[in-house]
Amino acid sequence: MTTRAEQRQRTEARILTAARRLFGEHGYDRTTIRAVAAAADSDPGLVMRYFGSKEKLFAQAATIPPDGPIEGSPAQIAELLRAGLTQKLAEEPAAALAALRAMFSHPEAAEEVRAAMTGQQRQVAAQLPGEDAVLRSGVIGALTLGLVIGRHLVRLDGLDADPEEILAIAGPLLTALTDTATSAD
Amino acid sequence: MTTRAEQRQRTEARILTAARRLFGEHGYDRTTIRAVAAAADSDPGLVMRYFGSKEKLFAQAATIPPDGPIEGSPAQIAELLRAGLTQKLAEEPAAALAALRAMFSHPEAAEEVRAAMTGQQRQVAAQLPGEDAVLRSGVIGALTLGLVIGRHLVRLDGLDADPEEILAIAGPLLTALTDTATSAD
DNA sequence: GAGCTGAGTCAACATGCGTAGACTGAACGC
DNA sequence: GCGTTCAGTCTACGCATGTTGACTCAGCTC
Repeated sequence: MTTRAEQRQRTEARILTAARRLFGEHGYDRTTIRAVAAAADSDPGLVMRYFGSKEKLFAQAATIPPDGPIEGSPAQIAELLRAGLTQKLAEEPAAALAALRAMFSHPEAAEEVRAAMTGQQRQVAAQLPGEDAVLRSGVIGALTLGLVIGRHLVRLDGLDADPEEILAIAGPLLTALTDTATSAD
Repeated sequence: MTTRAEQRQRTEARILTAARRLFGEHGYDRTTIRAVAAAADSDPGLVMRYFGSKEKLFAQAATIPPDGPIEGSPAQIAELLRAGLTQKLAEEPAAALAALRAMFSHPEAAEEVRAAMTGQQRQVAAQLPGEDAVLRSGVIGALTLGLVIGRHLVRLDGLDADPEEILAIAGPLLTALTDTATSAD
């Protein structure tokens, strides 16, 4: 016996999970409401009734959970960045992957990702010394983006290694980027 | 007075240029044959007659010109990588951007990019010393990918700087990645 | 100059999509 | 128990898309 509320919650969750997976695998345009409904053992009409529109379904499925605050000395910041990167490499954050894959063809998704990234970058840039802090935080963002995309989306050669192995190579780069050891300031 | 061959070549080129731009701006699915034809001051039917299908048009528009061979000592390799990166940051390689943007929703485009990237990575990995050469070349690829995407496609904070400024930060990272100074080998 | 070829235009097609609305039956409140 | 609500299903609409084929007319071959 299942109450109506339970049932509702269950199928809504099933739809959301299916949506995240399909958006993450095929992007926004190639993911159809019909396909999501089928994958969730449900019905297109129901998806519409629960989420309003494909756009709103995507917005709910691809909302990127914010990382914790990043603050402290450059060394501490580097450590936090390494921890965040390890996590992003180890798991497959379905919502983030959906947003990432969609961002290149779907402006709304691009905004979601840009907001999530620049939020972090600004925090980092504000606490790094040196005139080129913004540029440095940009390169940090690019490196992170490249690694996550390269591992989860493009599956670049060599990036299928254990996260710790990748961090053994990429970690020192983050340290180098947070340390002020380059040009005059 | 224009000969038929000239005319043909001219509109074909116009279509290809428009296609590259639109594919690069909006991705594969959101670029319509009709839009390409309109941008090229031409006609959808003509586009079909000249290129056969949207798929073939894309294949011609998004073929990535190969970089030169990469070989030499680690230091020389780093130098070649820096030169390649500078170029990729300075210009906006329309064909490559089209392939890059499309690759996240279009498997054929993904193959094109992966082929172009792993080709280079293999060259690099084969000439770097150390057991983790493949992983290192993967991180090099990720960094390059992240910077190009971050600058041209996502427009990350800070990456709108002059290419030389970016290379002042990212160049040393490439050197670090080609030098064997990490774990035992 | 006659006949042919191919560049360019236009209208139509089949398909797949997001979405809307009617319908059914079981859980719910009283 | 009875009327209401709401999860779930099915059908259909309107639209945009890739693609096709017929048509026109200027350049080409002989």
